[in-house]
Amino acid sequence: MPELPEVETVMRGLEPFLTGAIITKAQKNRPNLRIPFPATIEHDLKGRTITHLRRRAKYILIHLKGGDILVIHLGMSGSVSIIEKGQRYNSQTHDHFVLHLKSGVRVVYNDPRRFGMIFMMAEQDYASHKYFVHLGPEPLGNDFSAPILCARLKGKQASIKQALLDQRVVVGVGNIYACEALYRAGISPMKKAGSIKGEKAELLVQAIRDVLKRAIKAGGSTLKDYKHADGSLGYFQHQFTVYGREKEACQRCDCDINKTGGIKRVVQSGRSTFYCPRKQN
DNA sequence: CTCCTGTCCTGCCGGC
DNA sequence: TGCCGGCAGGACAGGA
Repeated sequence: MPELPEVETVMRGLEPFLTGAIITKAQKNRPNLRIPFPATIEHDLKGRTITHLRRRAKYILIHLKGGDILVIHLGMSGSVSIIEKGQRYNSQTHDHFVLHLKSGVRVVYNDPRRFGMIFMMAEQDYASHKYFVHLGPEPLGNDFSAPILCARLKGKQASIKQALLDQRVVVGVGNIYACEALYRAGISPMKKAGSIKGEKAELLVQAIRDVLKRAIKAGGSTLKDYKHADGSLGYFQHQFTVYGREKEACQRCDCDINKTGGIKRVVQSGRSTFYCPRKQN
């Protein structure tokens, strides 16, 4: 589920509880998610102090005093909940990992499909780590621009939709926001990635930034302190403009939906794409 | 290299 | 009511 805005919102929700916290106990409730938990993770986290959190792509990086990083990826169905001091913890199916903090707070990772990942690495290995070394630019950072995007798309025969899902091109964009950004930019998802240039590229960069920023803002304003009543962090009901709206009227079209059929759904490399054939070409 | 397919896993929804 | 197929927002490995 989670793309950049959701991961960012989860991270912001964790920050006030985790920054400066001391881990008294780390508890894995099964041997693996998509990859095995490190065999010694419980031992390695015990007693550690968290200095700060940050996000890279769709990964949450929890920096520990002493130079290690605890990495969390939410996969498709991962979520994190905060159990505050004194609150009863009603454990749920698929609660796979729990951090107990000296403050009395517990941080619970739940993931039904187990496509998520939790692992550790030394800070010095971050840049060369196999999950991070190939990542493209952060879409909301300074090193994401039309020229940079064009350079990464150059010569690509795959569709622009597929290219936007490729984390080597730009990070954080998943199936939903790829659809939303292409709609906003007026670009057909089927267009060859390598053909996106000039003004089109400028529009696309701006559209990606806009949809992501707006979603983060919506998360922040919808969730009080990023937290639901049940302690879960980060996700909220979000209205998308094209995603999941097959056969609905396109907001930018004033044509007759009975004639046009409205928003279309197609499948590109196994993933649903939603778009308006009249406003995207 | 690039591109495509298969794969991990559970939950949910619609159709019969 | 229950069963079954299809689908789900990620991202890897492996093969063409």
